[in-house]
Amino acid sequence: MPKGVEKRNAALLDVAKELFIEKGYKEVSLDMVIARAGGSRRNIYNRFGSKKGLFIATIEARLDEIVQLISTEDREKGDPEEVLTRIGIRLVTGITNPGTIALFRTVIAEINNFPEIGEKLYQQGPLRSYKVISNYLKHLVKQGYLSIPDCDQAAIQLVEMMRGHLQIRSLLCTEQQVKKVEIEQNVKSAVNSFLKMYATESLSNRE
Amino acid sequence: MPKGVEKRNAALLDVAKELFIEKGYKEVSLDMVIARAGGSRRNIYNRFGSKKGLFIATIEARLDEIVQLISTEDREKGDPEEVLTRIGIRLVTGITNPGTIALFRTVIAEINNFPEIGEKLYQQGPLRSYKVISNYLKHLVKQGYLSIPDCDQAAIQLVEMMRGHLQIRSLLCTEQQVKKVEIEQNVKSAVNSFLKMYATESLSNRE
DNA sequence: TAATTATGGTATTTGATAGTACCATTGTTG
DNA sequence: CAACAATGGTACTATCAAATACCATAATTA
Repeated sequence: MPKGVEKRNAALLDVAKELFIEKGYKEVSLDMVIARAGGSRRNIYNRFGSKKGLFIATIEARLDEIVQLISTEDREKGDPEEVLTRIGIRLVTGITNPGTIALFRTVIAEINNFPEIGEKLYQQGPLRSYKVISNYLKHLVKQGYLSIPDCDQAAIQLVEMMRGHLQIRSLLCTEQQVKKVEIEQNVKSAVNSFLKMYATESLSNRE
Repeated sequence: MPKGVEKRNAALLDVAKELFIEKGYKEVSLDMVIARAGGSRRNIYNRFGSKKGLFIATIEARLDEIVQLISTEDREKGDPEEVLTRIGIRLVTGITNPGTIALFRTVIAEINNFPEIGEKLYQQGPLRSYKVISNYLKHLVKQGYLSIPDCDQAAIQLVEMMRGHLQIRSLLCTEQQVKKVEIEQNVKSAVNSFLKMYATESLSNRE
């Protein structure tokens, strides 16, 4: 094996990620990838079999990165309200991040050609975020802070309120960049409303 | 003018709608449109100037249809909980309708080529639905049924809870068809939670 | 060093499609 | 009926891109 194989292939994936996710599958030709990344067509076909293969590999690689970005520790410390707010801000910031939005757009655009990628993004994205919140809610219920009949359902409601309309707006509008304060305000308001619904006496009395 | 001009052009738009929205802009060639709709390339270029022109015209036509589908009377009658539930079910049913989902996908896919269409969809879709709910909430506040500090914010939260994760799941997953009961359950649960947050005594005592 | 393998780079093949040109035909209007 | 405008249909041009073939070269191994 030559020396810089891995480095070169990493560069290849990096360039492919940037191009595919920024411009979409059909807008990118292999010539563009090669022009930026170096290497040859031959190498791409040896490694990935086809343009489709390269695309799938890059999307999955990018997806992993984003999941890392959003993931949280299993058990955060602090006041429930603070913790929910903190998790929420990280979550919504990750979701509305331009790179994430671009990924969503590209996946949605190619859903008919690559349905399995859509499924994967759904599992690793939305479902995962619901799970994180749900787990924490269950913890809070056990601790007696909250009284929730159905934590899974409640988690979805909370996440959707936190996300607010920011995700769909980001997907549809290229102009309106999501601002940090918007995220914070949205999340705080959501957490606030949420606790109003489910807080037990022990929590609502603390102030 | 020939007799069936409008009829023929309507057929042309119908076919274009079906094809573009089902398959996306790039997947559809004018030959496919002509093969199904009849007529000629010449006519398309006379009417719409280009493939892009035809695309924009079809998307806008379809968008109008969907807005009709979702729109509600200004003032619905009945118990607030019932009314909110009824509006919500109609809303979410419209949003998760396969045709609507297909439109969203196509618009999102072409957002870089046609950003103005994305903006329009955002205005006519999400923003419009928030406005409908917000107006009704303000009415309820005036009537003394609810006590809400910020109706616009609250409307967004309610809509997002009602929509739940159904929209994003529909966008990402081709397999999982949204079921009627899912919608109903989601909306009812959302309305329920929402009223728990904002209902005044007069409403919460009625049961 | 020699043999082997993978790679870079380029040229070629193949296929698709947007847009234009042209002409015969159909429908419209005076 | 005659002149005119719009349409259908086909052929043509130009472009672009995926995939393959080929050869010289760089790296690997015996």
